[in-house]
Amino acid sequence: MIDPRNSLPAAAYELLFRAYGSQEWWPADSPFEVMVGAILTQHTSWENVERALARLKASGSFSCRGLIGLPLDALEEYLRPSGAYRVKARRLTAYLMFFQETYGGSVDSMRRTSGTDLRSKLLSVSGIGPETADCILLYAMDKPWFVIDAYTRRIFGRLGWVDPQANYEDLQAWFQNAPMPGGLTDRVVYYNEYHALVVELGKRVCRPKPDCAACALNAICATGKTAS
DNA sequence: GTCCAGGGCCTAC
DNA sequence: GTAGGCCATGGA
Repeated sequence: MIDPRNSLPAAAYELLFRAYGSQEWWPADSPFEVMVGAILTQHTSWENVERALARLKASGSFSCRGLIGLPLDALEEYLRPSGAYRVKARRLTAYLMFFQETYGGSVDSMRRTSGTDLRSKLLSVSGIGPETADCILLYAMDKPWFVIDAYTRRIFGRLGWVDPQANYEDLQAWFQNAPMPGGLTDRVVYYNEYHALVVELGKRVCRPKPDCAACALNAICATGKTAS
């Protein structure tokens, strides 16, 4: 892994931002919707998550207590378009129970918890792994935790900047320990935009087939391995 | 028909 | 500790 004090993350960010502009994530109407979406998007394209979210909203039960109160088979049916719906119904219920019991279903109450403490609590919930926890922390709680997803591993690994097999926290530290681009002072804003830009790039170059020629980072692909 | 998507859990070594 | 299977729909 390249020295974490390197300038590559900031350089990549600036190229991506110039290529794709502000993404203004997360695509949701409320922090609660962000939390639900973070669970539903596990190993699933966002388009399918949107279908499931629309069904949940149409049910009239789109609240913490409302969703907890749904029979499991009804919840499964609403989640069907997002795939793995039985698994996700259990995971969503487990998360909402945690949210209700620990924070009274209050986003504000949850937000008052420190990021480190909250992250460890989130990881203790069945079905919430590091990526889902960080999505909730960053996009629902406005806490500065960089999200590492499959695109991040694939793209930055393909560039030779990180070991794609590295564990989650090491990859996260690589981004979090690096300086921000000049002019940016808020890490929440920076990480928010960065992950969204990586997903936008990933959608373009990682599916259906890898195509490095279309990669917005091509300009620094050639020099990346020697940069510091 | 086949492959894979903005993961995480469980089981077998 | 880690590799592999499993969940499951919908689009390319």
